[in-house]
Amino acid sequence: MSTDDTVEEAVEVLQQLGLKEYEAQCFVGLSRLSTGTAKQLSEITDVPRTRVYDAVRLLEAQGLVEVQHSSPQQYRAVPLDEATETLRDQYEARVDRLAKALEQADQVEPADEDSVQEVWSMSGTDAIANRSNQLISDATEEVVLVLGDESLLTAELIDSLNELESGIELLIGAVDESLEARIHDAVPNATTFLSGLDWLRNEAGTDENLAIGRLLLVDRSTILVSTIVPTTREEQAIFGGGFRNGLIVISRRLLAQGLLPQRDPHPE
Amino acid sequence: MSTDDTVEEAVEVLQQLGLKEYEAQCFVGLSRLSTGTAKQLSEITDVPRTRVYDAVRLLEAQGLVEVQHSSPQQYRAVPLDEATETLRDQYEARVDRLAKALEQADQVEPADEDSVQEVWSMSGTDAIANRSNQLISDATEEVVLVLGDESLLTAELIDSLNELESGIELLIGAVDESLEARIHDAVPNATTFLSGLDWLRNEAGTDENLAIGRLLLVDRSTILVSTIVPTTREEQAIFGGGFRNGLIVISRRLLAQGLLPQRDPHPE
DNA sequence: TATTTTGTGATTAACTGAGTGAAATAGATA
DNA sequence: TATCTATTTCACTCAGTTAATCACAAAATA
Repeated sequence: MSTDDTVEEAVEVLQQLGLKEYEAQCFVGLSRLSTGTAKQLSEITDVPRTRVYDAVRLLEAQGLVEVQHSSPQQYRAVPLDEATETLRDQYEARVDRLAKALEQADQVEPADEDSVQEVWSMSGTDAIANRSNQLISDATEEVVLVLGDESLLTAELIDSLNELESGIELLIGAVDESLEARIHDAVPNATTFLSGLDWLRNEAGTDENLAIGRLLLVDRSTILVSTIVPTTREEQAIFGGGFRNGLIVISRRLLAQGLLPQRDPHPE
Repeated sequence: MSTDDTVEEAVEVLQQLGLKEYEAQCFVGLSRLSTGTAKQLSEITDVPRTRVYDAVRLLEAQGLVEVQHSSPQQYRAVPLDEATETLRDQYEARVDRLAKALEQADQVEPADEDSVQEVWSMSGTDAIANRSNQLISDATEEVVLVLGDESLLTAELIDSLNELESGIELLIGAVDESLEARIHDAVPNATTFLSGLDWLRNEAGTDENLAIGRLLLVDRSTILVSTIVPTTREEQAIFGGGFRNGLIVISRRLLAQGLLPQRDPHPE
């Protein structure tokens, strides 16, 4: 990867973290310079010289650069670890404020707990992972999990699985041997198995650009299925809650199709 | 505090975290609703109904809401702890990418280590605190610290101070007795003292809207002085590095003015 | 003093997001 | 089935923000 690419990436990420383009470019420029003037900065970035001053001023206000008020002014980026620490502090403070505010905001409605058969969807690997872990932690009887991609076996997931009480049945499948082996090592309490997910592929039918991500069944009353768009790595999930016996149909079907290993069915 | 206020604050913080106004309002609205439709949402927020759809779609893509694709569509906010966890994951991933990219980006200049007498400035309590802690950790001989505000005595600062080797002289002053007592308890190795900062106030002279924040001297070669604008709580610091003997002048002056307690001066 | 460099401010252009209404779609009602 | 209503999508305007350029003042250098 060329320097230009990494610079470009750094600028992009900084913008995602809330900086303006000029600010991001100046910060990256200064990170490559031990110390620099507005002129030098404008030469190695494509920020017009006359705008460097404003950008740096804003960066200084955010605690990301230091300024030497001489003539010409000298600028210097705060060391990377200090910068990330500062950004982290800022972030933590915000999430904190958010949590406090949302907790205080009154519920506007008592919520009608109809909880009939519902299917919800959500996106984003992080969010789906968090939800999966939550569902697993809430399990009281049985967890059935199939992973379609190595990257989904995170430390948090392993923790959630290992923290389950030993009375809870734990069945974990994988798409290939190496992943199955890793799961077997990481989660000793689990019964692991190998499952080609051909059935799901066929079921999905038309669209070949979809890879199965995870499949999760908790206590026979909740199901989560996610797919991954291979090109973008974007993960999307559908999530069923509040099932009473509708899910049974699905899980039976899975069993019938040989996706899950045969075992004694629980009585309803 | 009224519900409206907390809602407003939540919306504001969410925007700082990168959401658009409509997205922020919809998320807060959904957090107050167990579940809701576009219509309900538009009623309790001031997002036009026709734009709720876009906003929710974007929120779904960020993993912050779930969607039930029925008619009418039902929306539901992800639980608060899951949401903050997801936001945190996002943030960590970004900082990670940033660090990797910046480390790879080539240095453009060898850096001329002239290190003459230089005075730099920086802003923001977080950034200044991080820098102070860093400077303290780097000390090899002596740390002199004066705190002008209770809020500056953070856990991180205490850690930095206590992690110093015992051979390093550690002198800490405070503006009032209660703060001095707290420091004395928190940092047993330190010699604490009380110092009215009248000298500095007088020196600052004209501007009465400035409160002294901290004053830090490390190894007689580095100095950091910060002030706090009482109205905005904004902290600004000037920071001198690379002093050889210029600093001696300053520290002598401080000693002469009685700011610091008298003690045996080190030989140069 | 003349000339270049440095810094500030004003101005314009491009873009993004908020706000509004029309059109298409789906559901319900007669 | 036809009609009407509610839901959803789409296209557009307006305003505020940010990027980009220019003109000019101040400072440093020769």
